Amino acid sequence: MKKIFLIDGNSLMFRSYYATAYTGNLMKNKQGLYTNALFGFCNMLSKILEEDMDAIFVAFDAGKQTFRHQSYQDYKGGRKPMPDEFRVQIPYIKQYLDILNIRHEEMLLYEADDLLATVATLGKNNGYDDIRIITGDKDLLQMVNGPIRVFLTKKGVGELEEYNEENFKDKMGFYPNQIPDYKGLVGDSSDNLPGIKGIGEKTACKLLDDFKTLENIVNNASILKGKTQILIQEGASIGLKCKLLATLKKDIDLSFTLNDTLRKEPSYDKLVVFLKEMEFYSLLKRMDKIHVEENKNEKKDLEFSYEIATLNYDFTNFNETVIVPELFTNNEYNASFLGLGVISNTSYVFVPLEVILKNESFINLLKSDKPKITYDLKKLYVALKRYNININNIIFDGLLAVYLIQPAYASDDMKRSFEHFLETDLNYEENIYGANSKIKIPSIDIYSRYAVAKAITLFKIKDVLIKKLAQQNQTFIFQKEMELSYVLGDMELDGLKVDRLKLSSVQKELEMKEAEIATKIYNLAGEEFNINSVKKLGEILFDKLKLPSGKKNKTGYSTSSDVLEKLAPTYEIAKCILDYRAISKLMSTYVLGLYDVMDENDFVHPIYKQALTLTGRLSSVEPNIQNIPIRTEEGQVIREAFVSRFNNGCILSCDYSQIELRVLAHLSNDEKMVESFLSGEDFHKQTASWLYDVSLDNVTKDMRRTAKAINFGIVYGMSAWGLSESVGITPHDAANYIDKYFQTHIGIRKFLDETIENAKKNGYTETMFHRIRYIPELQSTNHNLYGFGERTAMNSPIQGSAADIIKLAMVEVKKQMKGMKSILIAQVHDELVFDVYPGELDNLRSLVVKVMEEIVSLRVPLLVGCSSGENWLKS
DNA sequence: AAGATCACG
DNA sequence: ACGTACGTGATCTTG
Repeated sequence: MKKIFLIDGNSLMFRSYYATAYTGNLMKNKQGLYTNALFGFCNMLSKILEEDMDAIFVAFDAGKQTFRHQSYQDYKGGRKPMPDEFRVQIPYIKQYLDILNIRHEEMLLYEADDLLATVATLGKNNGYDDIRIITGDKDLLQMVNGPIRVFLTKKGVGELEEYNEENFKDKMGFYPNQIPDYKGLVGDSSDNLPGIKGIGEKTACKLLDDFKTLENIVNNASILKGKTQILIQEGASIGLKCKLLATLKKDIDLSFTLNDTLRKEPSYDKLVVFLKEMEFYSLLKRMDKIHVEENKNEKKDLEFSYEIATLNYDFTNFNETVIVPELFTNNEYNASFLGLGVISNTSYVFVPLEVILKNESFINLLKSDKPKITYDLKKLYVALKRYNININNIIFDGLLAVYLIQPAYASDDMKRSFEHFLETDLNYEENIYGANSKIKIPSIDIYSRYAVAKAITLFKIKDVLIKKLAQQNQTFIFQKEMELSYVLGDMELDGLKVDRLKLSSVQKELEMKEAEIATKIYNLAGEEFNINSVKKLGEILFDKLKLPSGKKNKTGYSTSSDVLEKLAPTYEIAKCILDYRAISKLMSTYVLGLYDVMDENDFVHPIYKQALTLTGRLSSVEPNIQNIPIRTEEGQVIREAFVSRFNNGCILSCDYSQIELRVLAHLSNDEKMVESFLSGEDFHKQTASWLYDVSLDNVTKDMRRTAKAINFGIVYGMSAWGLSESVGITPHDAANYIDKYFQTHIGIRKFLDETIENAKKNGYTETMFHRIRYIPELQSTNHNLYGFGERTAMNSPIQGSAADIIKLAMVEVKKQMKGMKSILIAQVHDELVFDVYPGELDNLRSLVVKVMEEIVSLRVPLLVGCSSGENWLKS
């Protein structure tokens, strides 16, 4: 087998430029160079290069004038000029190819297509039996033939669609060599080829099927029926000319030979420099990984020596100490605790678990006030606490530092977090423990070295991060996040008590209902099938039963709830499927799923991710305690299974009322909004009265509903389309409501506009407490992506400030609960949940309300609502 | 491994 | 060249 890749440089770059949606990477690099097209191209090429091949070649367009212009001046006329942001990136692509030692060429008067067609032909005639053309340009499809296959980019450059001799006719409706004929008939607007007026896709395929070539069609025009005959006769000469223009030139005289395209080794050193300069860290990472794979045996580890601490190891001389927890798997509550990487000024050691437990001088070091530095404070705290060991005076957490400096950079994997700030020869975690199904604990000499290496790296970077935090005014929030880690750690350790009996009675109930509805669905469908299979379900509903199909998605018909809800009033089966989905969701996620994570005492121990969301919220896993059903009656039974651990105890829930809107009122200082919240009137009702120009008394339920949706929309960075979908009105009407809203709320409009403006200028948004989120999408020239950037810029300060506030409240609540036996058991974004010890309810409630309402002082009051009961539902 | 769907704020 | 409100996680099916 001889294999060559032929790559359409211009086309691929152009695609990547416009398809940055695929990567989201639109940032300029530090030198201010736009790198999005470059990134897409490099990314794709590096993927291609992971394959084996004998040769590879990249072609570019040479300039504006081609031989086609000489016969047809308007060739490609009407095209918008290349954006400058795109043009500047071209030389760098060529530099990249040079570094990779990949032959690339351009030729005056020819397009990249012609060069590729020529090289492909050359390859075919010289023994290549696997010739792959990669392009976004359908013109090249005419080359498909035997060993020559064409791969068209899909979804930007993220995916490739193969066209070969076997599948071509099915995909296109005619044969590859008929592409020029097809274009002669139909034309090609992107090349400004008119084709034959009046001939469309359908007619063209039919004609090509009957007559093979355009010439043949023209010659036999007289036997064609009706209008087609006239159209062909009138357009013949233009059509033939278009065909000629659409035909690629396959025999250009080249200034190089096939031998010049043979694959060579890249210049690795230069490649590293280039990728760093462009800030393509993910590519660097991938290269690194491959490099590691290739050089597994010779790869030298970090150069340092350390020892594995014994039971008698003496830690009394350790002062400021870096301590990095080493756990196998990520759930700190039940992961295997392997040990700690521990370094001080003078010593590098790994402390295995059994030594941690028994070495008194180490336990004393942990307990002492000597300052400690770590990465993932919560993990360290929980891991130790599980063995009843306390740690004191942790002064720095590298994970939280990175999270605050650049939330998108933070990762459980230290290398992933730090590689944005300094060069490290640290390993990625999967290189130590393996990835996916292959994860396992390696030998102690491997993980101990890794743990110590992390401690060394952390120590090196600490001051850089501290300085950066100070620069960004984040010292306060950093301190609070560290304090919060202990609060969250305790929540994880304490867990939530689940009523197993309740859960199993729910299970039985659901099992019955599920079977019942499934039978009904099978009857209505006339056959048994897997209701969970969207594919099968789509076929049954829309092909077999012929229900009116609306939305589609990538894979076929959409069967999502909004589609089914529209069908439900008319078609019983749609309603049944909605019911079935609701039940199977409850069953699999909330009943069976909960069993899976319950411990032997019927407690669940969710892990709170403190360094994950881009806005500053928490998230929770195993289980996700933040999405337990509440909105529907059927779902609410799950909440009844969350009960107090205390005899005669109860569950107390305290939640902020409309905290995000209040935060917006504060931040924007919008007169009407502030006034409304000060008045204490129902805010959605108030909004409705403004929106519809009616008095408060005359606001109907429907008006309030719409107003509420708009208020939500404001927080999300509303679009007319989005609002129309959520309220069920036309986008036009939605736009009118929005206009009206902003006429009344000038302050909000102004605030949102300024927020976007600042985000564009600074590159990030900021919350009340200086939590930062970078929004690279605002630098994008891609319309969609830019729009997304605008919306996140509007939303992040609101959602993020609300997150700041409840986090501060949690820290303070916990402090004031000292001495009580009640326990904070969950946080659900604007709600705190407590397991209340008998007799403490009143005290706790008033304490919590006071702290939550007063933790910050805004222009408008913060209101907290409370309820309590025997389980989470009744609370 | 990715996409679709649906649970929450 | 392209899809449509912000932020999440779990489960299931399919390529």
